[in-house]
Amino acid sequence: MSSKATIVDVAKECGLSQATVARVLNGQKEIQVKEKTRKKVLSAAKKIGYERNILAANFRRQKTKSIAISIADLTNPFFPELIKGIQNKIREYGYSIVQLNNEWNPKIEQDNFKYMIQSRVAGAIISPSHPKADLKVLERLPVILLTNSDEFSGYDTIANDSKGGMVLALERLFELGHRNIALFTGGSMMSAGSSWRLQIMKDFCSNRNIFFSEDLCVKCDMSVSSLDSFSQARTAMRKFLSKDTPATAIFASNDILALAALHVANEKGIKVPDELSIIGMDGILSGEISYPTLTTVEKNRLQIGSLAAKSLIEKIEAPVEWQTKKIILPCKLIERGSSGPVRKKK
Amino acid sequence: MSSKATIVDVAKECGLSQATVARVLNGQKEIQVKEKTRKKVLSAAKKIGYERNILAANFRRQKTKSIAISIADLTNPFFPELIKGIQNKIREYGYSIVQLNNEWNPKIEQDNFKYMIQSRVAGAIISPSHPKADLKVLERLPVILLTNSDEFSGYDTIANDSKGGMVLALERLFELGHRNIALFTGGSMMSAGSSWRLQIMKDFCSNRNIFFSEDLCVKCDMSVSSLDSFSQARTAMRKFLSKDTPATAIFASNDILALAALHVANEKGIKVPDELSIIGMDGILSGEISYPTLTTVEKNRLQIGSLAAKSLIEKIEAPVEWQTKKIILPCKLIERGSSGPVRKKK
DNA sequence: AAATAATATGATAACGTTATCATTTTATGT
DNA sequence: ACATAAAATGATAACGTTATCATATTATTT
Repeated sequence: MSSKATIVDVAKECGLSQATVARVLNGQKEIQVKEKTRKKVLSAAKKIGYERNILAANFRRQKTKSIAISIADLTNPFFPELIKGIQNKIREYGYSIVQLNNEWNPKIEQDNFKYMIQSRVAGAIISPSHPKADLKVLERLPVILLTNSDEFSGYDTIANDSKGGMVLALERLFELGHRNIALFTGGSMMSAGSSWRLQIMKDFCSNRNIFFSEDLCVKCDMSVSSLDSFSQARTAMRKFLSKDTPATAIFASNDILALAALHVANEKGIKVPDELSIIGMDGILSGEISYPTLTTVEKNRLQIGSLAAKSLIEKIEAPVEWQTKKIILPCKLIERGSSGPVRKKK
Repeated sequence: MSSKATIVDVAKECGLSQATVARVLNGQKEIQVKEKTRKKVLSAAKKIGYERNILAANFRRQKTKSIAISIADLTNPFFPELIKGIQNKIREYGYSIVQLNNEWNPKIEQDNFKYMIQSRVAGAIISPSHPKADLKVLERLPVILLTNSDEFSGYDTIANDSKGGMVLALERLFELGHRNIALFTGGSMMSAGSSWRLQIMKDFCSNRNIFFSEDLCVKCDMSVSSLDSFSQARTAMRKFLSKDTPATAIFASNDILALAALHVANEKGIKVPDELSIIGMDGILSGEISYPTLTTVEKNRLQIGSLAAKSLIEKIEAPVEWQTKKIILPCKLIERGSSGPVRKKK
């Protein structure tokens, strides 16, 4: 009974027309209704226990107040905070979140895109699982991409300035006297990603006239769960150490990799930061807890989430057209315990 | 055009009735339709670019294939894996996830419950923000609660056996020779929670005839973000140490607390586990990365998520009635680097 | 006070699917 | 081959809201 009362019943109850009742109850901007009748409707609705049928409303309008979030893997510590940022922002506007994970599987990702269209979400915030992700199904759907890859030229994007952040870390290491810096990088969302990182590294080293070779570059597959990539990265680190390279510092393209390196260093009795400096990227919780604590290039996920949500809602509710926006947020170097001046090599 | 084709258009295109077309296209169990006509429909649908309108279907059926997840805070490391477990399971059944966070705010939680009803989600998996959470709005909605509190007697619940897990840890510490064990506990979802923990502690100590006093019990507020509770717990740990209590071991009711204690111990030069053993609870990633690695009572979140989803879907699709189920999963003690035999006290 | 504008309310037709029932076609048993 | 059962298809009415347009009421202007 409670959940079966419709706006027609309310109309009967208060002797007003269905249309007027709808105007009061449909949650839109409060327009065109007298205070007196509003009250009449509201009390009648309450009396018979009317609950708005969102399904009917969505159907009639052919749109929802849901926004989809498409990511690869929620257990990647990067995402929960991001989603929290999104959530907090969209709540203000009455939207809700449909959470879609694809486990790095392009097939699932594509199915998710299709689902977004079919279920008429109002918009989507997407972290593409790979740089060539096929977004053409999404045609007319308002979308914000979480990337700074050049691959997605026609799209609104928002991301941290990873390149700038990386340079920040390298410059600091240089300042600290490091002249042999290794690069740990994950194939992650940008399999092309590792290549720009490598390029920056090369440029940086040649600009400062310091040594770099491909031997100083370690690749790990990040297209798996954080736990898996952590253990894979540990293996990579062990292998790296066994080659007895002259690195005095490691820059890792994310904190999981950095923490894996740190873990192996502790295991092998290598003193961090005295014998080896390590800088990561992201600013995840684990890095604040590790021993020593992890120096990192922080990306503010709450902020990204919040801005992405704001942009998206603006785009959704934009009256006519929309100017494509590309937002790039600066990273921040947070110096903690895992980095320091060069001393002597092991 | 592409997104405007309806099942009526498909019917026209292939010269069959609307009803038959619907039977082919509505994704239900493949019944009562000849292979030949099915193909005719499918190719016609493809030809005119028909996309199923889920909004219309949901409306007509007055139900959706969405399940809601209601939790306090996604950045609590406990939840992402849980949700992953849920996600993986429900994908098989064609359901999707509506993600609702309440930031420990009962008002928001209540709004979320209301939203679930209004938007006709098929069911919900709920981690109640507090033991007296008011679920009566949810009346007829299939729901699984993630708790083992006694407060929710009429509901299906699933959770790890926290009590058993705690005893596992205490027994192991006892075996290792510890006779002064401190309890770090968070007010978290169960403000009553701390009290049962205290009770178990008391019982355990009196059974074995070992010392316990309220001084050995430290409370921290967990009803905040992990980061905040981490720093709060560090403060609590510092205060605890300053009282110069005779504890040789700490059992913490979750890994964040344990890692905070560990962090302060490292900071103060207290050797773990030689001078102090620490055992946490949950099994979060950070505990595998910390130095030393954290001994913990693991809760298998993937499994809980998966089972919760399975139960929920069974309940949703159950033909008639449903027998209330309470699932309690055992915890597993994972011994890592932060626990060991008693040696000498500082 | 009449004429006009502005505002509030009413009547009603969609939206696109699925469920129900009726009808036709095909299979089965004698 | 006929009667009967079973399976496949067709016709059509909902589902509950919002949007559109028409009408009634109230406010504003001259």
